[in-house]
Amino acid sequence: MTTHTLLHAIHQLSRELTKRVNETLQPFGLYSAQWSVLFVLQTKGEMPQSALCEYLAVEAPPMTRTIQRLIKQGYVQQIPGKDKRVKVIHLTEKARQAYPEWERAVLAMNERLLASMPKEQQELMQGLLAEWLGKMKGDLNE
Amino acid sequence: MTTHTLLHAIHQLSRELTKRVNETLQPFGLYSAQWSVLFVLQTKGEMPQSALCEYLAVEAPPMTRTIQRLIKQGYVQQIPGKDKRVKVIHLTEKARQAYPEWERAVLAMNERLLASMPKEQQELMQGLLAEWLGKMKGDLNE
DNA sequence: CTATAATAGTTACCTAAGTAACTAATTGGG
DNA sequence: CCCAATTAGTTACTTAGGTAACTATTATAG
Repeated sequence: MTTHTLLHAIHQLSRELTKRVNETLQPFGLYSAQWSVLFVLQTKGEMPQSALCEYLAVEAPPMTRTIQRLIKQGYVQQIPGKDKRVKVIHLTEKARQAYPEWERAVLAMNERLLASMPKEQQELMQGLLAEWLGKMKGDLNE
Repeated sequence: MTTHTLLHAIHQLSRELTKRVNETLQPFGLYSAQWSVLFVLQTKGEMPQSALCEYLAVEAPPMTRTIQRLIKQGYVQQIPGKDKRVKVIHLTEKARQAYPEWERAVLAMNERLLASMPKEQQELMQGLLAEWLGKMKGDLNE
């Protein structure tokens, strides 16, 4: 009976967090989906679109749209790979220069949201979530 | 630095769970948003649309849309209250009859998804999520 | 070597949820 | 009592994500 409540809590929390990220990024003209892509590119370096999809666990179509918007804003470039099917996504100089400011804003917000929660609990929670997610995904391939 | 990972995990988990709920309800022609409304009505009884919004922590416009679809499917009725602005939402007989089957399916899926997770951990997790959510919402009103 | 299968990405269309702006009804202050 | 503020709900438009169907390219089996 309580399982409904658990799913509801996760759903609600996810929406609330996304809303906060969007509020934080609004001054920079960015949205959460775009930020997630910029973050991965800055952290892991350039990569094919398909790798971004896999890393963020998002299907190809939404990724195409997010990248189109980042291109329009001049934050990202699609460079053809040897394999003519793949498009390697690079951060532009403009994005690399603006990035530290974006990250400062997001980190400040994250810390504020998590200030009330002891580090132990954060790690405990992340561990539980990751474990659950892993088992669920594994469950699929049986 | 790990805070990005925590937000990402919650977001991803939420999407995965919604996908599973949708798969489960597909045979009945229902989607997760509709199910959440039907569940609340069955559990708590009839209530104004605004109460549904508050309970599910959803804004009014998406609620309007979800209810419109439930009306079209014949699962719900809007009955005007004394206050002519409010519309009280009732389950129809059709919905009450079909409900047990829907619930069986959803519960079976929930249990399957949570089978790998000890009850203690489930409750621990739910507690952490609820506490965090509460603090975040409180933070807003300062 | 060629025909078929698999892969990368895009397009079209769907659900879900958000904000802003609106209408209609109710409440409260002067 | 009446006008301003509030409340309930809707409409229009936006981001975000999903599936299905498609194109173009590469890999593979016969």
